[in-house]
Amino acid sequence: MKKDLFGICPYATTQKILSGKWTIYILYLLKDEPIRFNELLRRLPGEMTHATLSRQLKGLEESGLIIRREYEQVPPKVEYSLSAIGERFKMVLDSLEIWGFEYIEHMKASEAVS
Amino acid sequence: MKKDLFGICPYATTQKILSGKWTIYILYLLKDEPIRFNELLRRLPGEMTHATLSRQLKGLEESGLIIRREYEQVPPKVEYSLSAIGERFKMVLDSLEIWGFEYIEHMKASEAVS
DNA sequence: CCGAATCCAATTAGATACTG
DNA sequence: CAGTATCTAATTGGATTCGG
Repeated sequence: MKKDLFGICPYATTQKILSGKWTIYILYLLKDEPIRFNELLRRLPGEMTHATLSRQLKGLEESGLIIRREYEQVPPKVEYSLSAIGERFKMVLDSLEIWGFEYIEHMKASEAVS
Repeated sequence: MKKDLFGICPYATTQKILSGKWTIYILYLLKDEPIRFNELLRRLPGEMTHATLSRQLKGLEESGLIIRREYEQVPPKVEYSLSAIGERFKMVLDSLEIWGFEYIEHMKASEAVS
């Protein structure tokens, strides 16, 4: 197993990285500023729990897209931010956003017909 | 349930559409030309079966990104191609490809250090 | 050739309780 | 505040078989 295209094909590699259910949304939230754990949780749709968020953040960190910075404080403070390669991912986010809006408009238009 | 952001937020919407394991790769393959079912299967990594491909294609078709065209022949011939909104998705694929290559290089460089 | 149906295995998310 | 651990439920993929 794992005679994978990961690390070879850019499409397969990216698909793998984005495989979580909230990954794109998380990256979008971190686009402009570092955000703390609980603040991320608040900004995400209400459905997800902190256990899920924790896992996804860990995955993105292992993929190298985000950086976890822990402040030595009581109470604890942890900030997540984009890494260098994560910053570069913004170009994908931008085109994704443009297309996403187009898609939504397109779908509404189709529904209106039916 | 399903007080979803699908159809509202471009990121959540796109994440949902791309949720399959091979979706991005399939869209990439269809980027330039219509391709028949078995030809798609051949071009995809050997791991996947035709049942899986069939499901993913159906999903992408239901999402409106691709079009299934069936020729009235014996033996059957079915071609898949990008729809109008699927064509527009190429801009995402392009940035994804660029970033994917950067990411792969970046990872190799990191490994080399360790 | 294309694909639906079924079954099973693997993965992932959600809920909850617990910790420093 | 920011997690981990554990369990369960849901989703998805892979393998196989069957059908027009």
